[in-house]
Amino acid sequence: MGRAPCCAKVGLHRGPWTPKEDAVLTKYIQAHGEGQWKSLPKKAGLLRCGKSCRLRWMNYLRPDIKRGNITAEEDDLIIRMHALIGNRWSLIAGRLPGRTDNEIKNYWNTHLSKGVKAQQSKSDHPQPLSNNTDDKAKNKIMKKKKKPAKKESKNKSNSVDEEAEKKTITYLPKPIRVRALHISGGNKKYSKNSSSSASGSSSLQELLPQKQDMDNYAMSYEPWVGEHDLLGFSVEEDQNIDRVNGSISEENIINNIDDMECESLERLYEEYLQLLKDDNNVSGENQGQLLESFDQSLFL
DNA sequence: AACACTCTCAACCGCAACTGA
DNA sequence: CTCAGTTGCGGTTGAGAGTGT
Repeated sequence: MGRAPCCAKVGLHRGPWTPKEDAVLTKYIQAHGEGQWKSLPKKAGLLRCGKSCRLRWMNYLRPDIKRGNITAEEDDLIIRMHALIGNRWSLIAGRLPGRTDNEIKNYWNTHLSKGVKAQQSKSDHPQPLSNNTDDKAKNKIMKKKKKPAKKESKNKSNSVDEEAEKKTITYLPKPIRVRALHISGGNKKYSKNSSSSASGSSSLQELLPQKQDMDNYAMSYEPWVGEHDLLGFSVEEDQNIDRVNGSISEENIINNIDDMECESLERLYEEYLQLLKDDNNVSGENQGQLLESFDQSLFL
């Protein structure tokens, strides 16, 4: 694909994996365990680079990978978590057992980002009621949504109507209130301790902005008058803001994080999960109210 | 039927963090 | 402390498939 190889790959296979390669890799990892990716291909007899092997295992072959559609609950959780922590796909994936960061990233880019952006622009710049060009484009998008999934594992169990309904019961974050944590720079690496596996056993505390994040956050902070940032700070009330410079004190931000009631957030999250579990018994308006209350609770 | 366009997602990339000598 | 090798992450790409005309 477009770029030059990152390392010498002369003689190595590239592109889609064959069932045979999958079988070899799976067999090897089952026998020897994960890790040693660099030397794995040689030992396993694969003509692939270690990176490729790792990626294939992590995103596709792992036995705990969850196949199937992203559910409405997962969809909603992704949106909310993205609003909270930004493009930290591995962390988001950690909250969704069996889902991979790559899958969530793809899902966000293809399904959610447009919707959220549209929601934002709609609230920022209300559009005229009718616009032929826009309507045409929207119709096209809606029609595309009808497209059945490629893979059998991705088979839509729901009809078009159900798909539409799913969209209506997906409660988008309130972009005006939720300030996404902006991580400057393209590639960021976080503490290994904070990166969670897809087992879903990680703590919500891992989701909390870390010092490094807050460093970046403090650097990129913009006054947000009359609203609350992601930590629930009311900008007007927030004593961390240097009124003279109009900037936020990095030190104070960090202290604020240290002082956060992590346990109470964890409790809130558990309650949220419980709400989602009860979804079958709650529908439409009531569900919206419940989720709304969770949303509100994040900004107490 | 044929072509053009759009969407999806597996795979790739570069980079930064981690690790151990 | 330094440095080289390894690992993991997020951004990007493009082949393949679906849809519209």
